[in-house]
Amino acid sequence: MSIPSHKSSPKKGRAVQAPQRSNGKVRVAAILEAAAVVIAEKGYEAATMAEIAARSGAKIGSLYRFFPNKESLADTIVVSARENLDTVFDKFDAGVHALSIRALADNLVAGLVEQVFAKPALMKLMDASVDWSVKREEFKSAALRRIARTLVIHSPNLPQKSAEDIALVILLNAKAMATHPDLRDSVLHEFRDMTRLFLQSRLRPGRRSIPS
Amino acid sequence: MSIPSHKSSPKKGRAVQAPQRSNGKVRVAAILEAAAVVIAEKGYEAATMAEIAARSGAKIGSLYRFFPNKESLADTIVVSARENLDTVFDKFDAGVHALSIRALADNLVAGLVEQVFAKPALMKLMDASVDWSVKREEFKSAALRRIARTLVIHSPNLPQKSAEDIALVILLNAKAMATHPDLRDSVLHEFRDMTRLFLQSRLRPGRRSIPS
Amino acid sequence: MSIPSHKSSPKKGRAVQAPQRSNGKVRVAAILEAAAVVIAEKGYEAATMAEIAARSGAKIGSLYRFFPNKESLADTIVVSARENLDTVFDKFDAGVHALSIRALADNLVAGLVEQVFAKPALMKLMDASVDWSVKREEFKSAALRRIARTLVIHSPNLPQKSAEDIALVILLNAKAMATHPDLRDSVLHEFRDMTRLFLQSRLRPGRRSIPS
Amino acid sequence: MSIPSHKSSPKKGRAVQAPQRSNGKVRVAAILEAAAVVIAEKGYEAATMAEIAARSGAKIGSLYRFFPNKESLADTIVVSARENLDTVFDKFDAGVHALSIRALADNLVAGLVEQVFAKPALMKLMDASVDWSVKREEFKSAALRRIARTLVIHSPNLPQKSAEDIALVILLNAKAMATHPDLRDSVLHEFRDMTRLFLQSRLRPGRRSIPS
DNA sequence: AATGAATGAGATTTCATTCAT
DNA sequence: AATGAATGAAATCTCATTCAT
Repeated sequence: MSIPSHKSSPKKGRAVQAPQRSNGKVRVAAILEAAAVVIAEKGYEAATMAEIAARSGAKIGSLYRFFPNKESLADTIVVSARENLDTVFDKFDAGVHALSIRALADNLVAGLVEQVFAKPALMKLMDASVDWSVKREEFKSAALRRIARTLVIHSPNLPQKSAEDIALVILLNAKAMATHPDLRDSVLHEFRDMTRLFLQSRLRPGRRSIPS
Repeated sequence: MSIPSHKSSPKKGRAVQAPQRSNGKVRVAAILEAAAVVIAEKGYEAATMAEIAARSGAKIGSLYRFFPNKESLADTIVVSARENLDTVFDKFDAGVHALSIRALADNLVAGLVEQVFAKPALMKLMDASVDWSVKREEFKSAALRRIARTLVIHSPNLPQKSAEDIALVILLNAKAMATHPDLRDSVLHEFRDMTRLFLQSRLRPGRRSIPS
Repeated sequence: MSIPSHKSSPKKGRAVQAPQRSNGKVRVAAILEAAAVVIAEKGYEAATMAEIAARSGAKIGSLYRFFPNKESLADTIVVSARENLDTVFDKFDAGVHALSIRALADNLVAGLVEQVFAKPALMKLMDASVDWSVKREEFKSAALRRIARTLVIHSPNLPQKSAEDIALVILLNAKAMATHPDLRDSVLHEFRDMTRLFLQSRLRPGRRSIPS
Repeated sequence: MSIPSHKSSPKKGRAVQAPQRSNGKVRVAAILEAAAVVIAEKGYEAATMAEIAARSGAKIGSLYRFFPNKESLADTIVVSARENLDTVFDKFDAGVHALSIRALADNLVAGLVEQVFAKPALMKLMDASVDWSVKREEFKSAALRRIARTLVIHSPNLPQKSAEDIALVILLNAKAMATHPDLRDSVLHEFRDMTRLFLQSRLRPGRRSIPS
């Protein structure tokens, strides 16, 4: 990745800007990074394009070169999370057969919390009430599908319907954990434990759902 | 479910005017109702005072007569939820001794979801990234305290620390359920079941926390 | 001045209001007092009818019973200052013959500053850029006329034109003093002294204006 | 006459954006011009941002690009007056030794009225009851200091305390003149003359303050 | 007659987005 | 291509004044 030396001839004695190479990849990454920070901090609505530009070191004009509007920024974050989701699960699913139920629960939750849902901005975006975004729904249902699929891979006898229900519960558990990054360790432990118990009761061969 | 009462907001020197004529009380109720609807639908940031006014049948000026700013609307919603919380738990705690662990779990979750967290607007507000509000924190910690207290009433041997951890898990479970009112019944069932399992493992006399 | 006993039957348990007798004179005086305070503090534009009502103990509705609009409040203040002006000067003029120039200067300034311009609100109103008020102009020109007349009474040879010019200077001096009630005593002394010197140079028999 | 430079206003986290293109400089100048006109005409409170924008040919959004709020407009006017004050006095002080008392009085007053206080908007702002502005106080005390210093330069034996008192009187005289730009010439003449007499009585070697 | 409530025009301010150099 | 400037719709909030009980 060669960085073009950028000779800016600063006319009119203006403060020399830190040389901003226009390397698209780098610039886009910086913007996305800044967007994630700002959105995590203030939420989607309250995040302003101006602040994102400022924090990324980009100028507002050039921000709009790369992202045609605010929504596209959010979408990009969500889409890349979605891609990441697939990567993580592809790898995870490969080794899932070998896992005990307990390890499955632990690793599933850990993977979701630490690898898929890790960005606070992503969580903020999932909760945001923005009606116009398809991408968010796509991410949610993809996550659901992947979790359910993983469960079925591990326990081939699990009915699809049950897998989906369990997946949703696990998803929401992981989301709760990821959304509150300030949880005490002991609470995280309880959460993981709860998920284990739950999965064990659901995947243990011959289980019957407890009648309400 | 009380009428605004933050007479002492040092914000801009304005105080919330409590309505004094029956007309005003009706108006305030309508406004709060509308605010809840709009906030539930769009979230705090995207909810506009104009829309809230319109939906409540009030003119914008009337809205500001009773609520000096947007924040005070949200605060009123949260504060009245907090009052409701106490009412619900006072009643609940009275009969808690008699309950089996299973019934405790079921009733606790049901009470939280259906009575305390029932308003979608409340859930939106809890997730909103509004830095300036103490009221939200108060509500959260009050809820936590009440749940923990209920657990201790039921199981007096439960260490305070554990009670707090478990309370948080239950809180987040209930919140997840309340936040997604469109969950399939079967998923709700799984959620309740998970909470039951969890509580049983935690409150069963002589339990030891499972080492990770 | 009989104060009608006011039997308010407080229904619905509302806080019993301090009995507000509707004695017009008293009420009007309270309102004007409050208006003066608020205007002095914030200026005419920034003074709100609501605050004036609150500070006078009147309700906004009843404020409008006595003063049809905000301007009328200001006008009343100015008009009563104008009446006061005449009273003060009528008395003053009666004894003006006997005064030395020096005493004339001192008493004129003192009378203006302490009796006519004494209310800070009045000064604020004179400086306010409210185009629609005739009353302010009337007050200004009346003050000018009375000062000039006093000068002529004292020094009958003084040409009318000169009297008017001098009157304006004295008026502005007094206004400066009255407008800044926090002036150090030594500065007030200088101001008085300056006015003395000026008047002496103008009224001393046989004076010639110093050519520029 | 400088472009806004309060980069450090902690108000709402926004900073005044200094214009960076010649276009922007022109725009800022036009806005300040318009603001001066409107404020001079209506006073600070009654001046609206919309009218200032309209009169400067800018759209409201552009106005807020350069001035984050109404106050910053006023502040910029006052700050540039303050800078101007220093310029004027630096020049004036250089030649002050050579002046007779009479010339000192005349030039001092003329300089203040015609060069420092020349903008009517500035005078309106000094009288405005805006509690939040430090800039106004800074301007006032700077003016006082400069006048006093000039007096001491001219008459080194003058005690500092006296210089300050006299400076304040001169300041208020000049302010009165500048505030009423419609004064008849003959009145202005009287004012100048009064100041001359005053200064002569104060600076004449061996003067003693006239006992009251 | 007293007063809480209603009104709505208008003021300030924000911000996503586009334009022009 | 980079970026400062322009735009304007829309949001929050204010307040003099009128209404209705």
